[in-house]
Amino acid sequence: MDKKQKKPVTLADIAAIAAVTPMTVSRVINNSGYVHADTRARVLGVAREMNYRRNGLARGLKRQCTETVGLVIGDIANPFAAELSGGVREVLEERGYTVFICISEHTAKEDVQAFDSLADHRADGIIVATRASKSANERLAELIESGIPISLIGRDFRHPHADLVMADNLKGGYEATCHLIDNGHKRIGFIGVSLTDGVRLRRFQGYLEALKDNGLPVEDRLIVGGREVGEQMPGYSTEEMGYDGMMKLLELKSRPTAVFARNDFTAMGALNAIKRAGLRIPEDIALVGYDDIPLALHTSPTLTTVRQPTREQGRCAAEFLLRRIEGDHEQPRAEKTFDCELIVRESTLPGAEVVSGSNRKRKIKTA
Amino acid sequence: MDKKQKKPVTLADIAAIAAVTPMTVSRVINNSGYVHADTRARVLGVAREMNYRRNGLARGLKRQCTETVGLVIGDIANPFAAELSGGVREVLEERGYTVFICISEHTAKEDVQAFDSLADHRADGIIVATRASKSANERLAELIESGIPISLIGRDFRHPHADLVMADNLKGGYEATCHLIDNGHKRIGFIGVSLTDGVRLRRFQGYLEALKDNGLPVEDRLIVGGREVGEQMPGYSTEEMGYDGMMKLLELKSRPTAVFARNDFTAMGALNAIKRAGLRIPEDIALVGYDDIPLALHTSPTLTTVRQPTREQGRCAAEFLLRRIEGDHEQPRAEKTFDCELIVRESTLPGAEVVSGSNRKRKIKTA
DNA sequence: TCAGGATAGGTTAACGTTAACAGGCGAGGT
DNA sequence: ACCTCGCCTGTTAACGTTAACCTATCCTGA
Repeated sequence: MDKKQKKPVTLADIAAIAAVTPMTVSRVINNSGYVHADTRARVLGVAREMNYRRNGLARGLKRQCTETVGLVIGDIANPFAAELSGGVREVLEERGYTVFICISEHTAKEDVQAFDSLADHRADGIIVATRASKSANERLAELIESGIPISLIGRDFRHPHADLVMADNLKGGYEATCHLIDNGHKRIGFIGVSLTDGVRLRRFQGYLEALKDNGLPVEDRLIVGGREVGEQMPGYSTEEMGYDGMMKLLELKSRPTAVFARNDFTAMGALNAIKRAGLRIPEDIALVGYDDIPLALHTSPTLTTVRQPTREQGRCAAEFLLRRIEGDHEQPRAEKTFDCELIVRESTLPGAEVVSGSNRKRKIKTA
Repeated sequence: MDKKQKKPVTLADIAAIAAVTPMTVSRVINNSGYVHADTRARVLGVAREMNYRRNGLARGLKRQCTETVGLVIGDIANPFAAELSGGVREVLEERGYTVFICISEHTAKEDVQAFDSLADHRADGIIVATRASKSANERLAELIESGIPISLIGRDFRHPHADLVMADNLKGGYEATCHLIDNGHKRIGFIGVSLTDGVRLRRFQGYLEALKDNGLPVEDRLIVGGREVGEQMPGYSTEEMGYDGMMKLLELKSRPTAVFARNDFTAMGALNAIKRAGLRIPEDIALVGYDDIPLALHTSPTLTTVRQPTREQGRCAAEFLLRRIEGDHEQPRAEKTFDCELIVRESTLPGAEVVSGSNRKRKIKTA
């Protein structure tokens, strides 16, 4: 009687014991159709006793939907990913969907793998928040073509039948850089990208444009930390890139008076390199980060940074996806760009906003 | 002809066009059995042209396995979660399994939801790395009872048929505290737990034991940051707890000379509170964190902390799970405890290890 | 009295895939 | 000539669930 692998309980098993047909059990489990109260109670009792769990495979197969959505992110271990997935989950779980997360640490191969897994397992839709790449984009296009609802977050890829949500990082980078220029800086470094592969990083483009619009030259030596250091590295360790990059900038005979880091972790690394060199922030070197991670408020000095409404982007992408799942899968693209916000703190302006630990709004209110 | 939702291509569709039976197509797709080279090529051609994706639901239903494993974590946005999932994925993806991650932000309800989703979708096994709770443990027991392979990481729950992997955080906490005591500290604070609910946090127990073994009293006022502040908060924001907790300790008439924080984020918050108060680390207050996140190396001063082999725990849990999936689902429990390592840096010992950005080993070598 | 609706439950046939079995055909051995 | 074995393909019947349809009561109101 004791087989090695015990078989899961099925509707038929319950039906046999409760002396009804599987269909009736199904009706009880799903609370649909008419079932007599007595019958319902009896069936429910048996189901509970036998520890029944419905079979999502069979269910999905028959109903042609799984009530499941996939979220593809790189770089977990990053407040950004956490906020994003939080927003996505908020919206979807309220509507009865389960969110499964697939991680692709920023390689195109893993991206494609993640898409395929989700498509194969018939997720009702996919939200993609990884960086674009040629091969992954092609596969994405195939999936869209074959009718799977897809919603993109901050991904540089457009398709007539995939929704798109992003933050205006170009403007964010532009404003951060302008802020430094406004404070009198003329030699501003950038950490976290190389000139050649930086064309895709919008915040870097914003940096370049701000320099140009203000008649400042772009100096190659002031741009450090490109691919060789870690285009592929997990995000939470980009602070190493910031530390190393800053060290390089400090070794220049004429070093920059201000630095813009690609994200707050990178900025944090730079910050510590500056302090270790015995220099003051912002008097000797001003510093701007990007993302406004919680920690940015608790460094000393506190970090000037650019905040993007991450949670809202997640919510929005989820809402777009829902509309597509529950409506026409091939409806025209919805697109929304969120504005970023420059948060000025002590690392660029002595005596700027200093906020103690807990009086900081954490959740963006529901729309 | 253009329906609103296009139907996915099936084996039968391909079979019709390639003039074979679905079974033959199945053989081609799965590379199993005998198929003539010409037939294979023809079928493959049609499949590619029609953009076929196999239906994992039907496949799983028929084969009684999905080649899918669920990983339940709280607290994404934490290097710990990232390393853990990295280890898990390394092992499982190499063996052809897809890892789906479910997030449960440390509430029992979400835990149970995650378990249910994964069980319903017939994941072949589940790895659980969230904190234990009564209701979640009960559901877990039910799932184990019904034959789903389960592997636990750092979860205070034992079951004869579920594997268990953990780090010896009791010893870690003990050693961290002893390190402070060895350096002459007699009044040592703890941030991140309240006396009442702290009984489950092993590293806190280690702290208590170390005090006791060294004849030092436990002072309630030195233990701050319990449930009221944020037992439920996302981990990446526990630095707020550190900041607020430290502020509380600083307000005491006789403040501690050393502080042990429940994790590095908390320590980071504490560190900034101390600096903002104009005190020196470690001269005025020594500080120890826990987890050795990458950032711990780049604060000033660098942070003394306890490192647990996170990636290896993930790998180990995955290996245990595989053994269970591919063997007897009800084999006896495997259990492994990993040792932690105290990393002494400047925050407790002036002039201790200072390491520059990149010469630090990142990946633990494959066994 | 009887049409018509609400209630209760059974029957059938899929959803897409594949394990198991059943040929058929040709080559090689005896 | 016969048997065997390797190759190639087809047939059948599930896997567990549910949509769609059907039957049989019972009640209500005209």
